Amino acid sequence: MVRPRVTLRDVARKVGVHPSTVSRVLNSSTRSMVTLEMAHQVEEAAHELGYRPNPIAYGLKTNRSLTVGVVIPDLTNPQFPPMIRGIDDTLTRAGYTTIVANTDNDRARERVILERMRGRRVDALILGSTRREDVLDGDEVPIVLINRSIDVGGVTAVVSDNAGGIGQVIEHLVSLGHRRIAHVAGPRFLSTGIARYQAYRSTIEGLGLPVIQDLVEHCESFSRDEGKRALSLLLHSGERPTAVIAANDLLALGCYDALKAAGLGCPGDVSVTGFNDMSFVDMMDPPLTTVRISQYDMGAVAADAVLKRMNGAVGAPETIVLPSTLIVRASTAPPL
Amino acid sequence: MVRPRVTLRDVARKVGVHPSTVSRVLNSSTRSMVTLEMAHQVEEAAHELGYRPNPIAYGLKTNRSLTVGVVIPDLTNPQFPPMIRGIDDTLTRAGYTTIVANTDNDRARERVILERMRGRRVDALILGSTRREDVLDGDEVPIVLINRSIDVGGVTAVVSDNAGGIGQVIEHLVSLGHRRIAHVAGPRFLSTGIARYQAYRSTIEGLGLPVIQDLVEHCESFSRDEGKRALSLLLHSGERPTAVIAANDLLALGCYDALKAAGLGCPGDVSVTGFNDMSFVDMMDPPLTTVRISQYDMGAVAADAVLKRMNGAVGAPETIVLPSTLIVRASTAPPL
DNA sequence: CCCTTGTGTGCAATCGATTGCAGAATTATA
DNA sequence: TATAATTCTGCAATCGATTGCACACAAGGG
Repeated sequence: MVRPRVTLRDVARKVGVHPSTVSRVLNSSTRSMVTLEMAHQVEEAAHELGYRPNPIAYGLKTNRSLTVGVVIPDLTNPQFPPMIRGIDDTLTRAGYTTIVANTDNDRARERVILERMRGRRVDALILGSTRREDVLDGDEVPIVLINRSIDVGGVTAVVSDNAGGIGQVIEHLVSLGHRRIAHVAGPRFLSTGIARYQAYRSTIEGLGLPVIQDLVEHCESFSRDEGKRALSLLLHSGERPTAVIAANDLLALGCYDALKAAGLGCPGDVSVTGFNDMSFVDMMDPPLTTVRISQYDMGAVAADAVLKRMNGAVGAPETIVLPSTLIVRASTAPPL
Repeated sequence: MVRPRVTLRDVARKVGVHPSTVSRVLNSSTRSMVTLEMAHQVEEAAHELGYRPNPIAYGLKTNRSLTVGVVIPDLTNPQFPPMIRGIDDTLTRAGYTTIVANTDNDRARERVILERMRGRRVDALILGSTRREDVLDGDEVPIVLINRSIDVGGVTAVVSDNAGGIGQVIEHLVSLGHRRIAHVAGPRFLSTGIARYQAYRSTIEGLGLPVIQDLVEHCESFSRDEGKRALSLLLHSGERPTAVIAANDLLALGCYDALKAAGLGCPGDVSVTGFNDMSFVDMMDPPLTTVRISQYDMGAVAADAVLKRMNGAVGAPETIVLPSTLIVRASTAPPL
């Protein structure tokens, strides 16, 4: 049952023509160079023999791998799978294959991964793992950033509306009557962390509320543990906040842990909000008020951007901002 | 800054030898054919020039892609990312690249995906999407099944201890005092669904409890919606069960929905258990009692099996069963 | 009727590696 | 010392496609 691989040569032999002719028929851009009748014959033979082009041979000749590398921190973070699906679905439709790798937030590992990806001759890269200070020695292949951006160096990026999201959250909390609103901030070395932090500050200021340094704690990572640590700290210093804005859902879940540990209720004693609306936060105890961004769309848009560039479009790099919407659930309530 | 790709030829030219010699140096299996001194020279030159072997050229010649295809139902199902990580981590270590594709439980899509994977010339396949009646026309490349197995046709599979897990669940419930234990079963066309169902029946019988047909409802898919539908049905027919064993966590969450809709409490009115211990079920309301299986290990073991076969080992196909352990949380309690 | 123009196909080189075979250089054996 | 055995390296074919170029043949123009 081991069917020998059918090559271009086999098809050519069957029709009685030269392999190059078969190649031309099967390649849409060169099909016009061939008689219609010839094309039909070849196509039929190819179909009969079950010919499948060998992408490896194609790649060697054309120096393209029809492969795109996607680098993210960690696939098991529920934020990423939808993004990957968005990327993969659109790339697949365009004939590309997606290769995903996890950095685990480890710089060394990231370097190795990028080296491997370039070694694999990916035709483009989608990076979801960059830090603000990263500098990308582009040139080699098109690069598009997703979710996170970098400070300098024009690279196309697809991000969510961090400022808008945080703005809506604060508006919501203030309308509930909160005035002492804390912020469990994300890492300062990540664009998402800093963007949400800055949005927090400027919105609070804009509303004329006092910006109190004691109400902010920066985390070293977007993790449940860090969220717990941060809020625990905030609870034990100065006057207790009535609400806390976590820079993402994972941190918010850590805040739940901190409140539980402190014997406080949510939203009874402290309201909590997240960011991302990752799956199942609607089933948590309590269901989390958070900001929804379409991770899937983010992936799809990033993939489109990358496709455009691979097809030769070389417009100026742009930052595409996807809308975010507030999802109110049960983790927020008026202060006591 | 566009550095021209360095080829074997370039390295050879630099050292003043033939490309084949360079190839032999850089290939561990042929390095012994070359003088130590020569080897050093070549290695140094390769390093200096920043030579990276071209896997595409390698693949064309050796007919290997150093690529393994992984097929799963849906990446956004939290059960799979850890599995993928387990697979990817071990395959990466062995120099292989993982390509993941989602079937969305669509047979037609699955066929297309497999066709694409073979087209891509994957060196092996890891399938997590098979139905019981599937028959695999193997031969082409090594295949290992993960999580789900098939009824006939010896194919190596890595699965969790379904029977043991369900046994522990029932033991736990019975020790709490439950006797009317319902089962929201998984699809009968999936090995996991049928295995857990059979374990449920035989364990119940073994304990001398009556097996009541009204206490079982089969689902068409492992989804929250189906779980809700199934338990709603069970609640409205005959005497209400005091506990329900869902065939997996997603179904269990659907059971939560059903109970909420019926105005019943968990575990107050009905205890609920799941299977898989997917991420964050410990933070649900209530935290879910479930069966933990190491998805990561499952992936790692499957990857090892595939590596072994790719390296020529052709032992009889085996079914590797990974242990499962009961995790008791707050969704189970003694009946009223 | 010859020459230009154009169209469709074949030829052969090429992409970057691997590998069987041959031959040169070295060492061992008689 | 001549010969056989053993290393080591080079040569060239090969994997399966793509593509610039040459060429054959048909149609059109002078």
